[in-house]
Amino acid sequence: MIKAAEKGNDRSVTQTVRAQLALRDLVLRGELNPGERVSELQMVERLGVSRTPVRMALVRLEEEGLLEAIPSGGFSVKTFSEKEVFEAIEIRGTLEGLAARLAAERGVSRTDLRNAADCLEAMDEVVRRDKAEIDLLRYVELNARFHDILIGMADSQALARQLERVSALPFASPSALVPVQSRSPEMNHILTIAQDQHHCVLAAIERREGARAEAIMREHARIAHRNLERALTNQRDMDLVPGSVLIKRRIRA
Amino acid sequence: MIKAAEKGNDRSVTQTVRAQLALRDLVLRGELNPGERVSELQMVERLGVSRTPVRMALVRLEEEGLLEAIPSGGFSVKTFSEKEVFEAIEIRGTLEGLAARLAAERGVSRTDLRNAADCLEAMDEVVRRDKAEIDLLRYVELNARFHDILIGMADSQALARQLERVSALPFASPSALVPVQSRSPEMNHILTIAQDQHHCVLAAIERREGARAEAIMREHARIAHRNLERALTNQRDMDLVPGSVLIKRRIRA
DNA sequence: ATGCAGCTTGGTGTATACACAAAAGAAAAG
DNA sequence: CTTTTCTTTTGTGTATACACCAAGCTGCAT
Repeated sequence: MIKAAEKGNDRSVTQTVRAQLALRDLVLRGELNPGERVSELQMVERLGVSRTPVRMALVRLEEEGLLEAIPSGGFSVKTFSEKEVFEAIEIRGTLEGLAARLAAERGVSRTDLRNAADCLEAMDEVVRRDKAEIDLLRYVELNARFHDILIGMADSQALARQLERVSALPFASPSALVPVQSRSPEMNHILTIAQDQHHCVLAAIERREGARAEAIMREHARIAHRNLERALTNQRDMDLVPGSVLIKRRIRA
Repeated sequence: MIKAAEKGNDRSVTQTVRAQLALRDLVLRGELNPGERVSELQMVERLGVSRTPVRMALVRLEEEGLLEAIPSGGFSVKTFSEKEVFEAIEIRGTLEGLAARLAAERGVSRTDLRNAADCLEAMDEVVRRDKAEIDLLRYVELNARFHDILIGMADSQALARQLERVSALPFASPSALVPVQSRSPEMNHILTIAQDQHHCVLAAIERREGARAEAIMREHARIAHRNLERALTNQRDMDLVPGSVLIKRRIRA
C-alpha cells in the first residue's frame, strides 16, 4: 500500500519545496504583479500550505533573486531593467569563460570529453536539418546539457554554485533566449554560429588552450545579448522568454 | 522613555538578524565543529531566541555558503578544501575584473574617481611608512573601501550581488588574507605591488582601457593566492585569517 | 471643506505545540 | 562475544496562536 502519490504528498518532498516551486511559478508566469508585495497569508490560501513553509520559500526566493526584501518587512516581486538583464548575461558569460579556462588548464577526463562530444553530435544532427524542421525544444535541452557538462568539467563546486545563482534569473540562463530565434529569419545562421562556438570551445579545452576557451565562452554568451535586443523590440518574441514579465519594458510610443 | 537599549532589544533589529550574526560568529570562530550538524534546539538555548528565528538564520547562512544542507534534514557546518578556497579567490578576481572592465567601458563619474583617488592617497600614506610602523588595520579598512568603490563604479546591482556572495566566504574577501603578510619579511614588498595595482587599475578605468583594467584586477586577486599558500604552511599565519577553521588543513607529518 | 485624531484592519515577527522520521542505545538471541 | 532487533530519544517539518507595527479609513471638530 504505497500512499506516496496520494493527494500528491510524495513525502521526502517537503511542503517548503512545494511552496518554493509553486511560488516561483507564480512569479515567473506574472500572476503576481511585479513590484507588488507578496502577502504571506494570501499565499497560504493560494498554495494550500501553512505560513511556515511559505515563509521559508519567500526567504529562499529572495536569495535566488526573484524577490526583494521590503525594509519594513516582507517581500515584493523584483523587477529587472534591460540593463540588469544584459549584465546578468555578461556575468554568466564571464563565469562560463572561467569554467572553460579552468577545465582547459587542468585538463579533463576522457569520459567528460566523450560526453561533451556526444552531446555536440546530437546537436549537430538537430541543426543540420532544414530550417522549418528544426526541433527547437530538443536543441534547447541539449544546449542546457552541454553547458552543464562544461561547468562540470571545471570541477569547482564554488563556481557551479555561482553559476547556478546567476542562471536562477530565468532569462539569464544559457538557453532562455534561444527560442527568440525561432521567429527570426536568420535562426539557422545564429544556431550555426553558436554550435560552432560549442565545437571550438571543446577543442580548445581538449588542447588545453585556456585563454581561447575562455574568450569563446564569453563571446558565446553574447549571442544572448543579440536575442535580448530582438525580444525587447517585439512583444511576440518576448512572450517566448520565461520570466519576461519581470523585465521592465522599454517605453514605446 | 526610550526602551530601545533595554535588554539589548533594539527593535528594528529582529531576532532573526541577531541569530544570524551570532550564528555566523559561532561558525567563523570555530566554536561549532566543521562538518558537524548544527542542532536547532542547541542553538535555541545558546542564542536565547526561539526556533523560528534560528531556523531562518540557518537558511540564510546556507545560502551564504557557510552551512550545508543535510539530505535527511537540517544543516551542517561546511568545510572547505584548499582547492575550493583557491577557486573562490579566482572567482572574486574574475568578477572584480568584470567590474573594472565595465567601469572603464562605460566611464565613471568624477565623484567616483575622486573618492577612489582619495582612498588610494590615504593608503599610500599608510604604506609609505617604515615597515614596523605600518597600521595594517587601517590598510585593511581602506583596502576594503577601495574595492567597494570599484564595485560601485561598475554600477551593476547584479554584479554587486554576486561579489557579495563570493566574499561571504570570509577567507575569499578582498582583505581577508592581507594580515598574513604581517608576519612576512616581504610585507612591504607585497603591499607596494598591491598598491601599485590599485593605482594602475584606477588609471586604466579613467582612460577607459577596459581590457587592461580587467587584467589588473584578476592579477590583483592572485596576490591572495600567494598569501593563502603561505598561510597553509604555517598555523601561526593561518590564525590571522577569519574563518580559517573551516579550511581543511593540509596533512602534515 | 479640510485637517487631525483615533480606530480598525491587515501584515509580519516570534514562540510554541504536535507529528513523524532517523539515529542511537539497550536488550536478547545466536 | 557478536549481531540483530526493538525501543527510546533526539531532531526536524509543519501548523497555529499571539503580539506588535504600520497604514489606511472614518468621523469629528474647526
